[in-house]
Amino acid sequence: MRSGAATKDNIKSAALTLFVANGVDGTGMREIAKAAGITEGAIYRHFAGKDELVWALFADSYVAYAEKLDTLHRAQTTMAAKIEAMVRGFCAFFDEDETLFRFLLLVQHGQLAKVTETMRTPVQVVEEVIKAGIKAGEVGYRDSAAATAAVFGIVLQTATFKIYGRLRGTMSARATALAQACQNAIGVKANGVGS
Amino acid sequence: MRSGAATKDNIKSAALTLFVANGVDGTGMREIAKAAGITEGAIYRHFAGKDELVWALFADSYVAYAEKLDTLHRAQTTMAAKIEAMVRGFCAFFDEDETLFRFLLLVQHGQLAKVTETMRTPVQVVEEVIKAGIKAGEVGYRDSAAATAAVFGIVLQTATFKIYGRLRGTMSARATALAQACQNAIGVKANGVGS
Amino acid sequence: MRSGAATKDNIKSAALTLFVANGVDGTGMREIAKAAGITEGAIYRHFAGKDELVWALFADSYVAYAEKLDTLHRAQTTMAAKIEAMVRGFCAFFDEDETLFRFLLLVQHGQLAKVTETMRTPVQVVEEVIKAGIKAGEVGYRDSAAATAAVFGIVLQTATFKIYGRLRGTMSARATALAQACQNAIGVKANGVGS
Amino acid sequence: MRSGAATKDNIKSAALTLFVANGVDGTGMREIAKAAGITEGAIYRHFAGKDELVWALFADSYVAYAEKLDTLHRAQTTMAAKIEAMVRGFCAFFDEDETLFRFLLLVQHGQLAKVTETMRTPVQVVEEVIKAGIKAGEVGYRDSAAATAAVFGIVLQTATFKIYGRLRGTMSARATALAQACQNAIGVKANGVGS
DNA sequence: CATGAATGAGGGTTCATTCAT
DNA sequence: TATGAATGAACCCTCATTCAT
Repeated sequence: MRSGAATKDNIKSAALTLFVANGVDGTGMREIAKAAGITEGAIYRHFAGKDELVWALFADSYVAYAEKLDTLHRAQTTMAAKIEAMVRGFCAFFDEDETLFRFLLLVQHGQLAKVTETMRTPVQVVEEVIKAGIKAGEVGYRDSAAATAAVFGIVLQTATFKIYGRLRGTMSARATALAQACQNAIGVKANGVGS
Repeated sequence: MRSGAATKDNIKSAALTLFVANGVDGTGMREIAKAAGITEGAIYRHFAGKDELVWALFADSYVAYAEKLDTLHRAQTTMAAKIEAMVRGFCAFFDEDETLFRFLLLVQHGQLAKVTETMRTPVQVVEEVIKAGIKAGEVGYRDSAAATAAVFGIVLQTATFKIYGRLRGTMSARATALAQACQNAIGVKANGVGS
Repeated sequence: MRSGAATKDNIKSAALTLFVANGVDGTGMREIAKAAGITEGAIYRHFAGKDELVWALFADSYVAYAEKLDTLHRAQTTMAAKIEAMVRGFCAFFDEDETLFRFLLLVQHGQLAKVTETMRTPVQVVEEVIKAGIKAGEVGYRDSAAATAAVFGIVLQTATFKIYGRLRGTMSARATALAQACQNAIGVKANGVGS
Repeated sequence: MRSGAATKDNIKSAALTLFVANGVDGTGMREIAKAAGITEGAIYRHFAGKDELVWALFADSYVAYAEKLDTLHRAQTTMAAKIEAMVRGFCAFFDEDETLFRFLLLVQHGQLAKVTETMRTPVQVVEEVIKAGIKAGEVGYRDSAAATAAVFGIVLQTATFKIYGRLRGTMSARATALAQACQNAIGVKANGVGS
């Protein structure tokens, strides 16, 4: 009961750290159990297997992140403001738990295939926003998928550079500049609505 | 002697395909050997081990690509032209051998640590170009590393979207638009030289 | 849990027999596991690896034997009595578990290098006894190391001859004669103490 | 022709050194070939396989040594002189080529089983001498095999101590003392013949 | 709920030997 | 004769998973 959920979180936390440090294939269940303060067999009380553990770690954050982005952009009306809000949200997310972000980056290729149609992904959210922006004439770039790629690329690669030590400081400190770069890249009109 | 170099190429080709399809850890030496039409032990005459095989596959292309980028941008004088040339070069590279590109994307995190100081990387090349552009007043973005991240992000993420089927057509067909997006993102002056 | 300690003993026992029969390098872990009635992987729960298994088998007996010799000679006062006690003890040890002795003989060359300084070895014990004997004027041979070699040689080679079938009967039946030969070889005064 | 025999000797010499350094199982044919300055396949022109190579190395020296001992003791008439001659011969052999002796010591257990009845071994030679000595009343010890074991043990173990660095100097320098110890151990009458 | 011994398949690697060249 | 690429079986070891306790 009480300890049940706590143990499950212990496992997730231990697994996350180890996965990021040594890779998923490079981390054994034995190792995870040890780091979580339990034994191997006990993990299987909480997760059906290693794959499910990885998936749980991935899906929770991935979905949560999509929802967060959704909430953030809905609070804004202009394209520029929506993008800035989402970029700022991403940066906060990164600064808050870099390990989690690194994990997402690490396993995305293997997990993306398991994403069901009903699940909302960050990519979908951003693309919907941009699609609406194009329709409203606020975005110069006509190809929504390509524009989404550009926005994601700018933000993700900057985070990756930070992970590799090629960039210093927090991501949040770069949020404004990043948002501006994104807007410039896809041709967001400064005053899409206003005037 | 049977063939020598031919076998080595067989191994590399088979390994590349399998690595991309199932991941490096998900691909066994037995499997590679089978796909290459030889037996396990024979691989070890050509590569010291699995790690070396991965590294050989990675380093060759990685270095070659850096050199290619270097050559391409040197043939141009303005920032805008340099970026366009490099983006176009990247797109051609991608279209030419998508599997190889996917492999590079897949293993980069694990291999980057092994890159020696004397090796030239694509990131270094691009950053040098941008740094020079900033100095010459051709680039609005003052932080060369951040600008490099933006450029890389736009191009790489677009390629990634293509791999995942979110984008159709060749990368080369998108080269002009990509180059423009990059220039806009980092604030390249239209006429770097001119007036 | 199935058994634990019992399995560990099964492994040791099976390994010992096989090592003696086919040599350490000539015995596979699969073979040991089969003989112990378990599977390969199970061995690694009890021993870190093959080397550790060999070492465990060796060190336990080697150290135990040194202690036994130590106890035996301390119960005696004269050189002649000490040597006889130790020789008799060795013979009993041999007769009790010939396989174990053969194993010790077989692997000693490879394992001796791993013996730490704090470990007491049979050679050390005997040499200390002889050194004391020389000092006390009970031993004619002045070089303690050489005298130790002679004593060890006589006893060990006799055991070896027995193993090869060149000698019949138990070692214990030869203890008195062996002790006498040792004493003669290194010149032990018949009545070290007495008159 | 010319080079044929030379190559064969190269192989034997290289193999001997490597076998002593790393053990027979610890030495690969590839390694031997490299050390001999040829390739793997070439070894098989000179030896049917690894086993035969080991056997050739062993048998040659083993037989040669038996013959040498035979010659040496025949030149003497008394038991004491025969033993001294053989011990001296052994010491010379050891000092002359310690590597060869170590090899013999190393592989004897595995090779002894292959010794045919027609082959003369050092053990047989020594035992014959002692048997004759017993018959002639020159040796106190009545059991010829046991006496042989004692003599061999004293000499061999001393050599072993030397190999392990527990004894300094040449074996030849110890020959007289060793012969004396052997004689004492088995009760050789000082003037077996004489009077 | 937890333990940890056991499974069994598979991992990467080595190696004596063969054989086309 | 010599080469060295290839074989194929065996090597030691790891690991996700199961299950008796």
